[in-house]
Amino acid sequence: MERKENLYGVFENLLKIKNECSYEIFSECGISDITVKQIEYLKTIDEHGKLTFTGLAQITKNSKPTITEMINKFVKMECAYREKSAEDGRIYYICLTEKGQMIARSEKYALMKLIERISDVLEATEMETLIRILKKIK
Amino acid sequence: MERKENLYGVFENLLKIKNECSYEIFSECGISDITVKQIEYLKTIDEHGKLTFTGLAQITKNSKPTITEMINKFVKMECAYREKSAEDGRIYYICLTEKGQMIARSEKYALMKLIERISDVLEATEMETLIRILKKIK
DNA sequence: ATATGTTAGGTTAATGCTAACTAATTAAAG
DNA sequence: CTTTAATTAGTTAGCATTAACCTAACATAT
Repeated sequence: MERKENLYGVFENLLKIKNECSYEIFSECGISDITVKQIEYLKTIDEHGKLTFTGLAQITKNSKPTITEMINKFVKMECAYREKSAEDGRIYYICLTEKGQMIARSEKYALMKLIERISDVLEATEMETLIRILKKIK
Repeated sequence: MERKENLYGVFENLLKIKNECSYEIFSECGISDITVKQIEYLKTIDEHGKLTFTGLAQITKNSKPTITEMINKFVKMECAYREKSAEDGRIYYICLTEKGQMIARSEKYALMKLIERISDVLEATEMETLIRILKKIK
């Protein structure tokens, strides 16, 4: 019982650190009032790479004007930009800026920062023990 | 280098499990389209215990009508209810239903579920090793 | 008289839509 | 092989809905 409480405590601490790392990433990007929806869009764009407006509309099941509006917002926020297709003059690809990528990947980067911090503190053998134990959880 | 990647993998897995637990909690409550703001309000109410409308307005720095409106929503969602003060007939306390508490504490409960799952799988000695190692992270 | 909560009647911003448009490309017909 | 017609990509204009706020005015209780 007490073991569980202790474990709860240490995990709570780890999650707190991870959240701080997340917060840092958003601060660095100078973005404070982004919405959950917008982060979702950025993730979708990031995952699919070069997407067209029509493509993003289909994936997110929205109309094309909705996508235009969203991308215009992202351009203003310096999170995305348009890249004209060389083959077809009607097509524009949606590309993420570094800032846009940071936000899209903020979860990943926060976890990476946490891992960095863990590996700074632990010995090699401890790292291995940790991995061995935690691999058991499915 | 490889150790870090492995550790990233196992933590990613743990977080995924925790997210599933979170999702389960919201599903059990039958609530799908709650907003981030609303969860924040529920957390504030939960943390402060019996709060009045004026009290919640002060804490959240909103006007009283805003609070009335929000609580009305919560009542419809079966997350909160009013409790009339016995001493002062003007005062109503804001109380959370079980559902409201579940949502306010969803993070905690999800973490608890995760710990439960961990302790199901690990031996006592492994639990202790895990705690000892993770306590080093500050 | 004053404090508590409610009602009425707003605002702003996010997120979505349809219809109509321009520009570019492709297909068809002469 | 042009020239025209149809199609496709993205944009603009204009509108609807909802969340989350507000002030002013109110009823009720102290």
